[in-house]
Amino acid sequence: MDTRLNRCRKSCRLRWVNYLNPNIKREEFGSDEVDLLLRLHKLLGNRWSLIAGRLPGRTANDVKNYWNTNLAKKQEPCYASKMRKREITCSPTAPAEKLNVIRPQPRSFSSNNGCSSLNVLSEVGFGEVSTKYGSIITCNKGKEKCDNFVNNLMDGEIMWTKSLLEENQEADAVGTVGTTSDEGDSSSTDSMSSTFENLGSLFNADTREVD
DNA sequence: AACCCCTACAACCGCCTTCCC
DNA sequence: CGGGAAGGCGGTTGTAGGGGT
Repeated sequence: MDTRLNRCRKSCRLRWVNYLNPNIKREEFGSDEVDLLLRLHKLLGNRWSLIAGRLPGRTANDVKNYWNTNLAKKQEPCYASKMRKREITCSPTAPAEKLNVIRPQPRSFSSNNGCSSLNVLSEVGFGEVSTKYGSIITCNKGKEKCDNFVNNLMDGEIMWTKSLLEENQEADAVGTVGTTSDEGDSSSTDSMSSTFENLGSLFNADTREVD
């Protein structure tokens, strides 16, 4: 038997990230996880890595697979039969592409910005957000504010999630979330800013009271 | 037992971004 | 600044396994 496996770096990384990593949860999605997944998907669209980032122990692939095999059918009941007939070739997540998906411009950050907030964010689980959404996050913290800033991060994360859920509950009632144009990119700025108000408040955590 | 259908999920693919020289 | 390498992501496919007939 030839034991030489033709694995490239990417394959190895993927294997680790999606399967071998001991931090990965193996149990089924709990109802709270499903609920959060639904809301996050409503808000973020098919941003599986971001969604996974809010679900401890879950990988983007896990989330994506779970969505495709479980939740997508609930979102679009006729999906299963369509897929069987190959009437649709796209992912069941296709409807989400109609969402006003937030597509912030990539932005790299220098490490000498006084407060290495993005590194801090990465450490507390905001890695994706910190690297991808830095463009809409203004960190004007001086070094003297960093300690306070870091101290408030965990509270901020809780508040962010809470705000997210509340915001979506309101959106559910109004029914406005998820309706938008195909070429949403060009008009994403407004929604981006509103969507990330919560993140903004997180970053301003050192300047306001924490409820 | 054999076959078919369906489901779940690991893996692959292609594209884009970031990093480094 | 340009180009190649590497990393990361979402979409899609392949396939093992379970259930039904």
